[in-house]
Amino acid sequence: MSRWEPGAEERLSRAAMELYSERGFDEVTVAQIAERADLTERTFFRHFGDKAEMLFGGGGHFIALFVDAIASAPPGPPLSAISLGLYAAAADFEPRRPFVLERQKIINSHTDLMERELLKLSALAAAMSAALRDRGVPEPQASLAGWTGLSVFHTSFATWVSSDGRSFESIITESLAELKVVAAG
Amino acid sequence: MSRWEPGAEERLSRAAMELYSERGFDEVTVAQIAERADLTERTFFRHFGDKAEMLFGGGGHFIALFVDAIASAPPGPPLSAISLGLYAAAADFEPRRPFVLERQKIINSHTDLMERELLKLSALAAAMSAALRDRGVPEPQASLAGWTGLSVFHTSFATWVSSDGRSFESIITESLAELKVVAAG
DNA sequence: AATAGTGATGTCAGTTACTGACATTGGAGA
DNA sequence: TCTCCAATGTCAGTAACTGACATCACTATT
Repeated sequence: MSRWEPGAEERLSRAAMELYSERGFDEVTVAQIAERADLTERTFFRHFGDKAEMLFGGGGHFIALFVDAIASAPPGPPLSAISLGLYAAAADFEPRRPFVLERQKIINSHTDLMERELLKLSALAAAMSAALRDRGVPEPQASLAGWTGLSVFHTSFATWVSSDGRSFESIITESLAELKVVAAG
Repeated sequence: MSRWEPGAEERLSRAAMELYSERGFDEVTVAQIAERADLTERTFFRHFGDKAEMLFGGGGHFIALFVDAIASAPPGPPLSAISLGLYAAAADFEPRRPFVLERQKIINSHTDLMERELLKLSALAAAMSAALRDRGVPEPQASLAGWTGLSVFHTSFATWVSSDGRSFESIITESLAELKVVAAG
């Protein structure tokens, strides 16, 4: 038996999600989160860089979904590789819908959190662009394609979140088709 | 003669830009900014919501450039209307290049500022989408087109900033052409 | 001309996110 | 048995931001 209950980070994460949901992000103090997790404020900041970070923990995994899909895509136009990334992400999100929705509700209710999310998304765009450059796509096509992929993801995600159970995959397919219509104009 | 020197906001803005450039954003306290402007910290927060806001002041004007251009564009595909917005913004930025570069150097050196900038940019995308919907463009085309316009702006802006005096307008033209290549694939 | 606002500022006290320095202690290994 | 370590605690401090109230040149009203 160790000195402290194990799973401190997990407990903090859970406590924070609960409190953010119950009272709203800025009505919750870090001290309250720590208390519910039976820890101190100082320990909170040892596990998370700031009050918002826990909501964005899986960022590395998320980006890897896209990058891996792009890297292992068969030769072809940039947008085809990116499409594979989009479908991979959709498959990853679909079974976690309830959690994703809860999390998004919290984020959308607070500007600071939306800012942070956009930073993560721009990191995604940059990562996609880099993955395309690795495949020999020249600039500025790589950047443009990365950001275009992000546009599709962002719009599709918004639709998926507010839709009543439509499959993420089908929304992606639709968005990609609409993109071609838009860009051709 | 009034009780206080006029132009408090202007003085605060100038003092902040100077100090951010000299020492870096997080080495500067609001107290120091206020002192250089011959005001108090409290007054700073009456003019600006937070330490970063002054760097994003002209946001309304910036968005209006796009929205007005889109609203007054001749009938045609969404991307044509957005292109007009892009050229309008380019014309607005070009003569202010030195200031824009200085500002961008500050922003790029600090994560919090980049987050804020992305929020403003996403507001731009949303505004463009709304302007398109007002012209009868249906969803999800409007959102997609708005975000695609943002992609072009963002990539072009990055190129313009790091280029050695290339005209913003010509960069936009190139990006739009590349976009068609990318999206057609 | 006296009076009564008003608006931009100052003053002050408080909350909270976040940080650095140092103390504590159960358990793992020498 | 001894020593070290990793995860936590304790404490003191900085700085962003907020609310409540005071000040006083200027302006409008009577």
